[in-house]
Amino acid sequence: MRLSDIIAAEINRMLDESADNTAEIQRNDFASQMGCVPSQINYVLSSRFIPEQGYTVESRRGGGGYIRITRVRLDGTSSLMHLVNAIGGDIDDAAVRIIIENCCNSGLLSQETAKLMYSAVSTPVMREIPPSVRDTVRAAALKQMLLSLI
Amino acid sequence: MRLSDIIAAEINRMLDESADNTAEIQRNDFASQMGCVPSQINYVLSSRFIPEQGYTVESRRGGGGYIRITRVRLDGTSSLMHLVNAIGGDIDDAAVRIIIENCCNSGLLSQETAKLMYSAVSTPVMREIPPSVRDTVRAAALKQMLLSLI
DNA sequence: TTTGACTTTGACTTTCTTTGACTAATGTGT
DNA sequence: ACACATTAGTCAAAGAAAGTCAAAGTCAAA
Repeated sequence: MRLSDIIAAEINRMLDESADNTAEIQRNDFASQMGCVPSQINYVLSSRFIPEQGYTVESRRGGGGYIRITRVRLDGTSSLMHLVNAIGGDIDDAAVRIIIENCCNSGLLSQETAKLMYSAVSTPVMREIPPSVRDTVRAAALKQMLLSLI
Repeated sequence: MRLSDIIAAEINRMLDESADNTAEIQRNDFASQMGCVPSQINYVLSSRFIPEQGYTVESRRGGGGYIRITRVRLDGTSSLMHLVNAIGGDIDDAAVRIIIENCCNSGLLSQETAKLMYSAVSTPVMREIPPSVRDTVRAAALKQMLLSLI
């Protein structure tokens, strides 16, 4: 097996094990763990962990530098479509929170967007709505917002 | 973790704890508290607490000298506050559209965020709500969303 | 067997951090 | 006024990572 593939597999393993789809390495350390030259790490990152594949890479040089790989968006549009289709005609506050949180963790939504969406359908906003239709309105609003992103 | 980041975090903690977004330190004292040379304080200030990041730094030498760091309110924040206060208890679809459009034009909201917000409170979503409270719910949702951006 | 895409390597560059010697400004006592 | 103590500022060197690039190697398909 190719060295590059072994390195890529290791990074993916780290991503799988992380709670937040993020892996942080120090290039020189990681390279010596993998038994390769440091610049090979760059090669692997730039050939395999690219935005088109659903990854983002940030880094910093200098003392205490690092490389952080984040896995995002497993095909955005169709995920959102799936999600919208999966939401029924009614949904309560707790379920919304869970759904939005999941989207956030999987990189489908940014933290900011997630916060915005949740604030639009949280219970305080729904106070004036008759309890019998609250969850219906909530579901409609949520779906509409998700669709606006496609 | 980097020494610089620790120092920056401490300054931000002081800013958080202050009532007026201001932290005042004495360079030499602070440096020895942080376990670094005094000039590192200057480095941290000039690399992280810059106007572009929303901070201002003033200082004075000599006996009783000091360094004062002030965190300035983001531009958008006060505008959003004003806007939220200006929105009454009820608002109709047309008015929402105008408000959001204005925010978009003035750069307060991105196109994407604007679309998302409007889709959350547009009339189709409100279908199930008794007409008498629709505008109330709309106003509450809009205000809540705007506040989430602050 | 030649070719071209993909890999591997290492020399060189750039960026960020840490440190300390030296400088500048301000306050205080005579 | 002057001297001295007390601060903070500047700058450059050394150190610690990460980035770039091109040469050399590998391997499978034409």
